[in-house]
Amino acid sequence: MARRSYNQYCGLSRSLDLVGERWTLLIVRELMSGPKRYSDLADALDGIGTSLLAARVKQLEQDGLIARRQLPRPAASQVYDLTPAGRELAAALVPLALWGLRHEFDEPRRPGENYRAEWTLVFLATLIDPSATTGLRATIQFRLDDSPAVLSIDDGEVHVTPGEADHPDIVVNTGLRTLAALTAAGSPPSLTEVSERIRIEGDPALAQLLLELLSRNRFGGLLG
Amino acid sequence: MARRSYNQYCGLSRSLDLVGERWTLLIVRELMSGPKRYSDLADALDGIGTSLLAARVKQLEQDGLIARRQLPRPAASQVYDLTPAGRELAAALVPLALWGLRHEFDEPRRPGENYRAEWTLVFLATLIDPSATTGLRATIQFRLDDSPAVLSIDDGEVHVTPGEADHPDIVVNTGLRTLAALTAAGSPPSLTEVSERIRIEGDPALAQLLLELLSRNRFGGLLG
DNA sequence: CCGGATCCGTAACGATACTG
DNA sequence: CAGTATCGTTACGGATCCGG
Repeated sequence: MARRSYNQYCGLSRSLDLVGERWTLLIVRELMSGPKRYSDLADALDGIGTSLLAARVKQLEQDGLIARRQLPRPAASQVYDLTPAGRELAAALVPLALWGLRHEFDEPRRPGENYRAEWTLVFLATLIDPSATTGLRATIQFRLDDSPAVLSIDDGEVHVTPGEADHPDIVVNTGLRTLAALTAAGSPPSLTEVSERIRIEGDPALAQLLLELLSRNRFGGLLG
Repeated sequence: MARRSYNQYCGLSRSLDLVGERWTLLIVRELMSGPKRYSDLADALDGIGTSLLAARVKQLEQDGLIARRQLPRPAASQVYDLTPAGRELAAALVPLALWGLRHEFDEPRRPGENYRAEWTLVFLATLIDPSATTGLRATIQFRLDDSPAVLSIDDGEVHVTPGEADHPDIVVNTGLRTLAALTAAGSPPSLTEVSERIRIEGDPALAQLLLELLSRNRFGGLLG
């Protein structure tokens, strides 16, 4: 059975031939916060049929965008992870995700709508200029609208993981809309300016640095 | 009939709820090279059903991403055009299009595959730093793998249109892969270096400037 | 000719049940 | 846990037709 294609010699068309089908890009997004098991994916992607998920990961693996890895014992389990090509794709999704974020500013979270902090945090984290974090090592616990995720900064490497950190340096408690607005701010606000909308527990110096990393980001004003 | 939604409070999911269905983003791409009539779209998007195209443009219009405009008389016709929100979306597609471009480098154009120069040129044109073109006014006729499109630079404004220009300042004859590689080059090559792969007729100074605009672009090495 | 609408066969998707 | 099998529903593709 041949794969459906737009049959156009065009970068966008070819991208969509590969990853334009339903759910595919959300699987990629899911793997941006670290390797995941099949059931992790099924759990996060509410509404996807298990059969369709299996077909998607198989296709993504064949296309070299994700890889299936066996976890070291005694985990006795396997995980899916992004390949370098998959990470490049993930980076290319950032502007599209931010565009969606800007356009949903006006309307709050809908009742019954699924939500995980890492879904947004993985994209906001890519805005941090890695070269601005050399020598820095910090574990930042976020709680966005009550959903927990961790931003880890380790000397130029920035990662996001779901859930709770063991010993976070600071804890940031805020809402998604506030956080997103921060990345578009341009100049970093002071802690007191945002104290009403962002509650931060822990080292104030690190907190202020975080505000600067997010607001004076790599893209400057390049994105809408 | 309710619209299908991923039901996730996430920028990427919301984007895909809006424009993730088949053909939708290609309609947006098509309008990046100027307003188009319904039949222009149907002609460019080979394989789309006329019924589906009508449904897509209607939905895009309802979502405020495109607008239907009546052409001044005696055209007696209507065109679709991007709204400001639609243009922001188009800008957000650039990295995805470039990602596809990079990953199709290895394989040439497939036999029977549709191709239009403006499909690629609209994305490459966004790489040009507008502030680097202040005071510049130039009409550049491209012929990429024999398909014609025009790049117009007018004092900070950069536009791409399909087809032939009336009085181009220079004519650039090259292939898509060469042109794409140029944007990833970093430092601009000299005219003699690329003379084998890019044939340029007209003012050499303008030609050299064009090479510089495309290679030292806005994103630097930010994109893979 | 342009700008669609209608109809119908096929492919993709969603939900549930089932299995190694 | 990591999928496969089945089946009803929705979306898409191609053709034809229709009003301005």
